[in-house]
Amino acid sequence: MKRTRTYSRMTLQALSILGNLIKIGRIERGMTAQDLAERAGISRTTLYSIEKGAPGPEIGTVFELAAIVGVQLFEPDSRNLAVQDKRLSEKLALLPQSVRRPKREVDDDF
Amino acid sequence: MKRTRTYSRMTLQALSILGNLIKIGRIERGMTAQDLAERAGISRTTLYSIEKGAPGPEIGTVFELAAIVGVQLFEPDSRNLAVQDKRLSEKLALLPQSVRRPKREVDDDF
DNA sequence: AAGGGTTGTCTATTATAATGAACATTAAAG
DNA sequence: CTTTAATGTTCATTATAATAGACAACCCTT
Repeated sequence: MKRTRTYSRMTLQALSILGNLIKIGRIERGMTAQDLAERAGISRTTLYSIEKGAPGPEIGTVFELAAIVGVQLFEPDSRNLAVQDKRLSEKLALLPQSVRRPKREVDDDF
Repeated sequence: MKRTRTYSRMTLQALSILGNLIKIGRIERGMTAQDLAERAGISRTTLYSIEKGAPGPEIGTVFELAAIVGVQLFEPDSRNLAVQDKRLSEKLALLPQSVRRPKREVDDDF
């Protein structure tokens, strides 16, 4: 069956932003689309659609492009990514391992 | 031909962080994996691999999950995403429309 | 400690993204 | 203003992600 997905405005804007950041980073570094695509091991066609902010491309590919052209994700200083990652893992360990969904209304409205 | 991709440590860390942020957000909101998957219109299997930080899933799906569980992307206040997006488009318009790769050495080292 | 919901994980099948090729258009640079 | 590299864009084909289903292990609650 044909998949039909919808994306919130927020998601579409975030995609557009990231695509633009990558394109800007590429141009500022004097790389052609072909240059960057080869460097990342993808086709120029895929890079094109990523720079356009398409929702379909693989997140790993997009993040790799960001890394190559120097777009910072989550941290101003990307040397701290490991630190943040560890912090999050620790935080996660403190949370319940599984979420219990209440059978009926628990204290819903009215 | 079989595709073989490599990802930098930075990329893998960013993926892990985002997966953890989504999982933490989900748990803190008391949603089961099934809840969140349905809400986003994806399978629990896919959500699972996203929370694990896999590079393959579609970026639009991952961003949508982030939006649902309240993970902020790029902006502390996501109401400003549109503003940032516009700013980037304007910045992009000021850059050269195409990058010219020099034929030979231009002024390389030594 | 038991019962059942939740999660971790694997596996076919199906839907779709990635690719390379192609071509028109554009714009950088001589 | 001419040249030609770079970009925008579309289109089959191929590789792969998404899915549903299944099952065990786990944890929560009673």
